[in-house]
Parts: sequence; structure tokens; C-alpha cells
Amino acid sequence: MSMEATSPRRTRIQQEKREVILEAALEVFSANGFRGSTIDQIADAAGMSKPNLLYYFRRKEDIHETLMQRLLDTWLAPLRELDDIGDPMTELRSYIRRKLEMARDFPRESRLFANEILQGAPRIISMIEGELKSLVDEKAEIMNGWMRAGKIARTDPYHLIFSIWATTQHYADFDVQVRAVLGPDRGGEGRFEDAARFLEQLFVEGLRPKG
Amino acid sequence: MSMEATSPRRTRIQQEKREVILEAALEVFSANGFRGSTIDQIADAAGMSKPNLLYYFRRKEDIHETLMQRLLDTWLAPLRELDDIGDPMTELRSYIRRKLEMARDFPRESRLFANEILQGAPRIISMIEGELKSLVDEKAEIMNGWMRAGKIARTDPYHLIFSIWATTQHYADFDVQVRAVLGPDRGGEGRFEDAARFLEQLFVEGLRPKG
DNA sequence: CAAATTTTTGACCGGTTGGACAAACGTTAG
DNA sequence: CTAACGTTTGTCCAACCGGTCAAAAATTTG
Repeated sequence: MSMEATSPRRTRIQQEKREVILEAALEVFSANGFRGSTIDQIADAAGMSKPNLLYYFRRKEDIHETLMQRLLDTWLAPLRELDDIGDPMTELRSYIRRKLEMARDFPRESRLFANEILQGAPRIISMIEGELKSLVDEKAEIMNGWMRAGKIARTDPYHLIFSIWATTQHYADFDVQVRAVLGPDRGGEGRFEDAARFLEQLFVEGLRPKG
Repeated sequence: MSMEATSPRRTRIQQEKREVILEAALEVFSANGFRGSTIDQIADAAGMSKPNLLYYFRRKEDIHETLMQRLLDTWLAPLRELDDIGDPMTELRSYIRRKLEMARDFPRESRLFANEILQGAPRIISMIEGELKSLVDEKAEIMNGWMRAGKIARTDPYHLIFSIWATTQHYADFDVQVRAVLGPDRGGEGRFEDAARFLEQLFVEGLRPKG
């Protein structure tokens, strides 16, 4: 008599297999997009049959939805850590570094997110307008404080956040292009070190408060 | 007896209809991606039947390929215009402005390109490794000259170009997110003006040569 | 005009895809 | 052991999708 409306209450096997499926789905979705991926591909990658996979997730969309919900949490974690306790410029440099590390260590998550936004964010628009916007509003207010205190240059905190997102995620989402342009010699793992150095210089100098 | 191997030699109707199809395909592909788009959708948007569309483009891939070839040319035009005749900082500011204008005026083209790169650029990897890389190499060398002459700060010209691409294209590719975060008041057309002001400040201050 | 050529369409086809289903298999508790 | 429950799979289906084809309609050419 297990009603799953209130709490899922899942078996040990169900928990494990769902994790396996989500990992496989992340791989497939991030590489091919939602419509470009098939349940068979995900089932293959998860090492099980298609009907078996559909026993754990009733519909293809359910997998994607679960993935996106978890994604936003981990994806916004770096921004959540930014607060006005420490030195402003140090806080910003840490944020940029953490965001770049996420692009390096979790490129599939970044591409999954980019794919969704590119398609108009049909499945997560409410999360964007709600949770994400609130967080950005909150952090933008902190930055406004830093500007009033003369700790960083006066500028638009929203576009500052956008530019940090854009420049860091670029190394995950446009990885193919980055590696192709840098060539075999400079396109190796060291490219993230180079990017970190460049971005630190750009933002630190770009936000240095006017004397 | 028209062999189209050497030169296409197309009818007036063929030229016109092919343009209509490409315009419709740009709309559909940029919104849904290649695999997410159907020939029927494109035919509908072009105001003709599917077999009729297939009379002008034999395969779905042919439409996409034609679109991508044209795209790269117009997309790289702003970078092509950058040269070392004028003042370095003025050149860079113009480049950023032009690139941002492209994101504003041709968002579909930007999203089509982003979609392709996200999927690993399967259909245009050769153009990226060839034409695009050559152009970037050439312009990076110009920037190196500016740095040696002390006109702009010493930094990595490749990552500088990446950061300009990333920040400007962000306003086309992540448009939904940008508008949602800025909200109804600040998310209107004025967001491009705000972005232009912010980016100008960031890059001009960030690249100011050390005295 | 009439013949030749180009354009358009309805009908159709084979392959793929998301998903349903019942039956088989495995596991656990009494 | 056996009944109950959880897991797995083979089979099937309807919808969709890219593409073909023959024939009709429109246009161009002589």
C-alpha cells in the first residue's frame, strides 16, 4: 500500500539503478540534446534494457526533469558561496576560479544546461525566474554595496555576473572550438590554467576601483 | 542536359525558393537544433509541401550545410575588420561593439552556431580547424604586436578573443536567461545598451597597459 | 498553339522512436 | 515451501520522420 505521493520510499535497488540511469542520461543528453537522444542510447549506456529503464523512469521527460532539478543546485553552488564577509576582490576572484573549475570538472552538466537554455528553457523557465533570479538579485545587492564602499569599480552587477558566467562556461560549452583554435600544443589540459590567468587579470584590472 | 557539378546554374524560381527555405530553416533549426527539427516544420514555415521542399534540397543535411557555410562568413566578418591600422584600444572597442550588435540583430544565427558547437561541431569541424583558426592566429599576432608596443596590457590574445566571443554571444544564446534574470523592467531592449556599457568598461580597464 | 521543361502534390514506404504489456524471473518474509 | 512483491525482458504498437515516386499542374520555349 505504498502511496508515493507524499514520499517516494524507494528500494535499495531502485535508488542505485536510478543513479546509474541518471549518470548515463547525463552523458547522452549533454552530447546529443534532449530530442537528439533516444531511450535506447541511455539504456545502453546504463547497461540495461529499454523496458527495464522505463520501469524506473516512466517517461523520457522524467529523466530529464530529475537531471535538471539536481543540476541547478550544484550549478549555483559557487554563486551561493559568494558573500560580503571577506575582501570583495578576493571573493570575486574565488568565484571566477570556482566557476572555471566547474567548467573543467563538470563539462557535461554545463552543456546540458546550455542546451536547455538555447532551446528557450522550456522545462526550467520557472526555476530560472524563481530560484536563480532571487539568488542573482541577492548577490547583485552585495556587489552594489562593494561599489558604494569603493571596494570595486562602479558598474552593473548583473552584467558583471553574466560576463563571469559567459567567459567560464565558454570553456565547457565551446570546448571543441577552443581546442581547435588553440591547436594541439596549447589546447591540452593547460588551457584551463591559461584561461584562469587571463580571466583573473581581465576582471581584477577591469574592476579596480578608480583612485 | 544540365550537369550541376561545375556550376549550379539555377532558375529564377529555384534561387527564390531556396532563399525562402533557408530563411525558414534558420528559424526552425536555431530554435530546435538539427535533430530536433523536422522537414515538415521547415516546409510549413516556408509555405510549401515537404516533397516540394525536397525538390530544392535533396536532403535535410543539405539545407543545414548550406546554412552553416553562409553563417561562418557573416559570423567572422567583425573579426576580419579588425586590423592594426587604427588605435589598438579603439579597434578592440569597435570589435566588441560590432560583435554585440550581431548578437542583437542576428540571434538566430548565433544560436544555430552555438547549437552546432555544443554537439561537437560534427559538420563544421574542418571549417573551425581551417578558416576560423587561421583568422584567429592572424589577429592574435596583431594583438601580440600591440602588447609588445605597450599599447594594451600584456596578456593571452587567444583567451582575450574567447572572452569577447563568450560575453557578446551570451546575449543571443542565453537570451531567455538574461531576460528572466533582469526582470520585466530592465530586460527590455535597453539591455543591449547596458551590456555595451559594461563590456566597454570591463575590457578597456582590463586591458589598460600598465604605466 | 504545342512540345518540352520545370514545379508541385498526394500517396506511399521503410526505419526509428517512445512507450505499453504480460509473462518470466528473482528475492524475501512467513 | 510458498505467497507476495520487486525486477527484468521479449514482443508489440502507433506515431513520427526522412525520403521516394509517379503523375498532375504550371511554366517556359520554339
